[in-house]
Amino acid sequence: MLDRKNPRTKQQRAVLAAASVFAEKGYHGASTRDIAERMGIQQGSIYYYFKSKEDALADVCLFGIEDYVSHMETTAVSDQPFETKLLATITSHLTSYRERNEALRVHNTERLYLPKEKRTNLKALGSRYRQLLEEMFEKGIADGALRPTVDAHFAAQTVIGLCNAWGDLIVRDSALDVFDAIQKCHDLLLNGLRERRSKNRDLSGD
Amino acid sequence: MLDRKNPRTKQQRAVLAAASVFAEKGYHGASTRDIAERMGIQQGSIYYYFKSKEDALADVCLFGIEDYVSHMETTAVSDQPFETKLLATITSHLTSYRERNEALRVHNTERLYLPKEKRTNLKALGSRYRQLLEEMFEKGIADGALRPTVDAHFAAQTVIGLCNAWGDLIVRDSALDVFDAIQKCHDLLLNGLRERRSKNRDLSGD
DNA sequence: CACTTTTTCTATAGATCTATAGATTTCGGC
DNA sequence: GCCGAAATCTATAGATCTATAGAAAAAGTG
Repeated sequence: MLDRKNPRTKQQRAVLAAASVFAEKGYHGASTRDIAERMGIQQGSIYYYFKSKEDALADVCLFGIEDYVSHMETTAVSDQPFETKLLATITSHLTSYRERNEALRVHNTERLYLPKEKRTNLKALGSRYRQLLEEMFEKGIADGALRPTVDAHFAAQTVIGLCNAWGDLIVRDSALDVFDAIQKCHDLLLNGLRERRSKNRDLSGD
Repeated sequence: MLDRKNPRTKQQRAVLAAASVFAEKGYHGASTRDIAERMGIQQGSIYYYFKSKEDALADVCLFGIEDYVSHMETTAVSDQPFETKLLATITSHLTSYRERNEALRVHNTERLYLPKEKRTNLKALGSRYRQLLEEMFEKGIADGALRPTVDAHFAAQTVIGLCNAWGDLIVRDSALDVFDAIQKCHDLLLNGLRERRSKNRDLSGD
């Protein structure tokens, strides 16, 4: 029967169940029985939803990164100032970790266990994300918001790594204030930690 | 220091072999046969070195974090200026990833699969490391090297997260220039990415 | 060389785990 | 109520994997 409170299809719920189990136990540590239990069905029945356990992982990873990238796709092209876009990116990333996307975590930690041929589209999406971020930084440099010496590739990798690191902490410690973490990551990336001698407040200070 | 090309005891070589296999396949994805193969012995024989597979993981994790913390123990108390200590910390962390410590990576990614009672000493070491870093930041604030508004706890977590993120990239891509990454992480943490109007050119000239 | 200790081997019990096949139940539309 | 399709169940083959026991080989010692 159809669950009206939950508009997702049963196939999607299967992906979410698998994501939840993989996130908790890791791909190899989770069994098909674990996933079935989470769905309230018998072990053999999950093969109605997934061709294999490995395909389940592939589905989860794809689900995890898909809307994440599409979100960035809209953020990146908006004509907000750089600092606003950076904040939006961090916010999207961290709130995603907290409230929504166990699948994103699975993508980040388990995707390398997939054979190469099942990873090509994931790779493309990840590259796309990184590329959008890089372009965002390049634009920020061109606009004078960022120092001209900034390495856009390095910066993009760093933002991704930093967000994933804080994402993990957020998942592990539910008492953590997400928006505080977002603020501080944003501030650190822009301003660094160092004291500055001149009290030169400029640009659109947020 | 410890010569890893010629480890002292066969027991240590067993730990390194297990670390290597766990780093590559993950704890659950690795079998005792894999570890034995890496050591050039039969599957059953690894129980001469480890009481169980789980104990092997515990040994690897402990080995991974131990000298890492003791290294920080000496860095933190040195009376170098803050920026130098930060650079030393990042350098130690990232070069460790590149050339030495597969066990550190295992500690970071797999230790949560250990039951709580086998994790208490790991937890203590991790807390110690974080605490030393925090004190380093607090001292940096007190000395006027860092902005007074900096949250030392946040900063410590961020440095750890950032180093682990770049550590993973470094392991995955051997073409990456480690010292370039170190420089850039250091610079970003101190100065951020934002353009500044003030002509505050200083330091960073090694 | 004889004897002990350390290290490794072989073989296997017992407990998984993945995936498949075929039977059975549930459901939507007529 | 009946039928075909969708969803789930049971049972099991076959392939792991961990851990143990006891034999055998290597290494150390007098």
